[in-house]
Amino acid sequence: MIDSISQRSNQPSRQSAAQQAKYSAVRQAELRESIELLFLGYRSFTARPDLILARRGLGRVHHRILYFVGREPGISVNRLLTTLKVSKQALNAPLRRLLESKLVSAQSAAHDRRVKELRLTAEGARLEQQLTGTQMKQLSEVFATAGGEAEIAWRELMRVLTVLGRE
Amino acid sequence: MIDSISQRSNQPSRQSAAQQAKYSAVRQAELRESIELLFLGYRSFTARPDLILARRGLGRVHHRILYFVGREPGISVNRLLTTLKVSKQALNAPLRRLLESKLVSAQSAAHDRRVKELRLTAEGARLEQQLTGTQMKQLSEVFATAGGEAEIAWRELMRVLTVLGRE
DNA sequence: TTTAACAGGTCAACCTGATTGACTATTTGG
DNA sequence: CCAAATAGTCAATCAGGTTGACCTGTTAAA
Repeated sequence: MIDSISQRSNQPSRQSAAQQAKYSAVRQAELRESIELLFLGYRSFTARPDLILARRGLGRVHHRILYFVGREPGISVNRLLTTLKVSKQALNAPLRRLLESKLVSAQSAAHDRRVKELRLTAEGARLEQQLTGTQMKQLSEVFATAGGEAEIAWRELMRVLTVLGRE
Repeated sequence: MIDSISQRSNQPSRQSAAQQAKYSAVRQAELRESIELLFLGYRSFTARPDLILARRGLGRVHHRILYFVGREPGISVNRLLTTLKVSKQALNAPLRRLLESKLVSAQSAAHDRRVKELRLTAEGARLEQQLTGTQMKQLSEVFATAGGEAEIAWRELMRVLTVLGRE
């Protein structure tokens, strides 16, 4: 399934010429496989939580909210917005739903009553743990298979990836 | 920015009890960071192609089609469908658009005239190279920073991840 | 040779999640 | 007092996905 790059490289590929010379055929194959692995890996990684969420009629947005509120209890709406990189209108409906269904609580901050501090309720923490739990399980299985050194290297590389992305 | 797991673990967290004992606090922090890295890494990784696509009024679907047609020239519609895991109705419009704008060509197969063989045109290959090029560049920078061994380990681990996902 | 199954295409209705724009209320700090 | 900040909300719009129903060809099997 993962091959056939060679079939492409013996086509003309007469485009940017700059790009052409940049990587050897072997290197290109490695890089392409990496691209694909990231795509497939991410998809496989989100599949299980998506199933759990779907049973409750929730989507990935709700998951992301639960995750980041869980990670940073007392987070403000604004901070959540910039963390998720979505518009406040996009956040509004799902957040309201989580508040109404008592998965997330809000209380205005003591130092500044304009800002709302968001927290998971016990019920919300339970769901969040369930969702994150399936992902932790999957990852720990992967890490167990790949070995401890690979795990360290993987994490370090992913850190670099996220940093090199936000230029 | 990436911390505060400790704040959560000294809360009661009195949920599934089975899940509770599963990982140590340190292990949980590592696994949570990993989850986050995958989320952030993927987002950072798709950001640049998305910009290029947006300028042409195209979306990620078009990118995925271009990618998989490029990777497997002569791929059938059905095979593309199952690779992308979308309904044929969802594929229809974007694929039609790519055909109309001459980025992808279709010709019925010799052995079975029901099946269409999809290929990139020269123009389509050019765009695909441009999109994939930015991702290859980003990855090769990351790999250069992290080192060759880390790269090998990363790829191996990602392979395991994609396999462990499709149970 | 008829018929069922397969590959593909398309219409319609619908949903989620996202956008921008415009506007409100409340609170804060200079 | 007033400008700025935080939050919330309505409306219009879009992209991308779903299911269901139905169509054309083409192939292969009964």
